[in-house]
Amino acid sequence: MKDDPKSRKADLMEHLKVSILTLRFQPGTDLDEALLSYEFGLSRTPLREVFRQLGGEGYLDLRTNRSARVSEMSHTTLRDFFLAAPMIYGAVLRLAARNATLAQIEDLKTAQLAFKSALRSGSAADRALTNNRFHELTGEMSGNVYLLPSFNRLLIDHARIGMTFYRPQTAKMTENLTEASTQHDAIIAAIEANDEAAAAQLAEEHWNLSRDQIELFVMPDALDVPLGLSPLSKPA
Amino acid sequence: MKDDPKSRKADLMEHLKVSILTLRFQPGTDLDEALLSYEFGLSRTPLREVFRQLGGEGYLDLRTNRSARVSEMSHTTLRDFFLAAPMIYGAVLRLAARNATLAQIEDLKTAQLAFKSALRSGSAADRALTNNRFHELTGEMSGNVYLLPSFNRLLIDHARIGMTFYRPQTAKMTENLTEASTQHDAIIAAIEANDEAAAAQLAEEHWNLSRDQIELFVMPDALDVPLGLSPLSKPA
DNA sequence: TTATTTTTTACTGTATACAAGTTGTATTTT
DNA sequence: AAAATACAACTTGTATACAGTAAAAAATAA
Repeated sequence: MKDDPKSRKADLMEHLKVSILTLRFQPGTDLDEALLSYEFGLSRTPLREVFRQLGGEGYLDLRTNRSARVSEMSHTTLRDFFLAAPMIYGAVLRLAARNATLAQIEDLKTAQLAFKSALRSGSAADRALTNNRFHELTGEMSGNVYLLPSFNRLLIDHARIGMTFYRPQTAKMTENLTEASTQHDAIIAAIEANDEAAAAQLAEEHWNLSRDQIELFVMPDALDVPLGLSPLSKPA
Repeated sequence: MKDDPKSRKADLMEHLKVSILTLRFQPGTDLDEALLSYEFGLSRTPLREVFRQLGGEGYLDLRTNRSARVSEMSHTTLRDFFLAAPMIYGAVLRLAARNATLAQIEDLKTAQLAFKSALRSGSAADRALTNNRFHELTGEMSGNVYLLPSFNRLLIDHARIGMTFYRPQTAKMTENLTEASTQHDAIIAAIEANDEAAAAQLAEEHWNLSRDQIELFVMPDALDVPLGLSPLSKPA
């Protein structure tokens, strides 16, 4: 078990990511450089480099001469989220079905087992993180460097939004989680069969389910149209 | 004319971006921390922070214990590019038509004037940069934080690919540049009229033109299939 | 000579010290 | 008492020095 600065830096990055994804660090929270550098046995120099990187990935908002802040989630971002997510994820899953390697498919199956386990006996954070891992893997499968930046940005807020409904409080919500797991299985099958159309279709259904789940929670008014699908599938 | 470290840092960032976009720094080039910090009067600490940020934005590839390197453009990335670009840019222009403010439209018109001027009398770099600016503004207009990461990543390579054909060498290529400018005008009109469908349509045409222009150039073994259109739009 | 090991050199990564800027508090002025 | 100013405490940003690591050069063995 080595404990060199490099691994402490990786620890810090992982800790921050998980804390943000699970809402342990709420959106808008200020981060204390001095405290974190003390806790992780790092000087401020590498710490600030980590901040920069997490800023670029969308976890943090950086402002000059002000402390780094966990990126916000306003009502507009939620709207933007469901505008972009079906489109990006549809394309990602399409490409995943096209390009996935056998090894990647095995990893995805493992991740899905972890997700199911978290649904049975895990905490809300476990569910959000294992679900996040599942989707991250589909991103890797797509292997398109131009889609991944947006996709990974989406996953951050997907996990954070998810944290609100991975604590099911009604029968309907529990049912939705089971349905999500079933969809994951179908996604794996579609990828394994190289069935791009099925994968894209499942992507749409999966995000519609997410939207329904959230509407049971935070969304007062429903979204008009599933924007973003048409530009892809329907050549004008 | 202030010359504090903060502005030198901004200068450095701008210089690196422009150098990379215009191929002054070729893809794969190693960056010399010592030299750059000397040239910009900065110590390595802020310099490395800039590197991290540019890494996150897709300008640089960062590898531990190795020098930062201008991000590569392989044949696969070109393929991925034309797979993702029409979709992302279609969505961006759609949203731009929906959300653009009057002030933003004015900025876009100004940018288009600069682009036209560069077409008449500018260098290839001027053309790539003014075109890049035009597209950046459409990204701002869309105002969707989840689309912008991929969109801006696309614009980096769009500028770099463009550098190869903003130096027209045949009548056909000059004609294509004029056509691109005409499309820009049409894009402005569509945005101004809040015509989402027209904007999305123009996005597709604009990227098809880019693809044609590139095929006149860097693709020796002309692409088998007009990749990026059919695979995504034709459900398997 | 060629292959392998050792030593040197150069560069990347980190820590600490210092400078600049921001925020909150106390004092002064009206 | 309220507002404005000045001061103090704290935080962020930068520079320099040092430690760790990889590549290159030199030296040794086959």
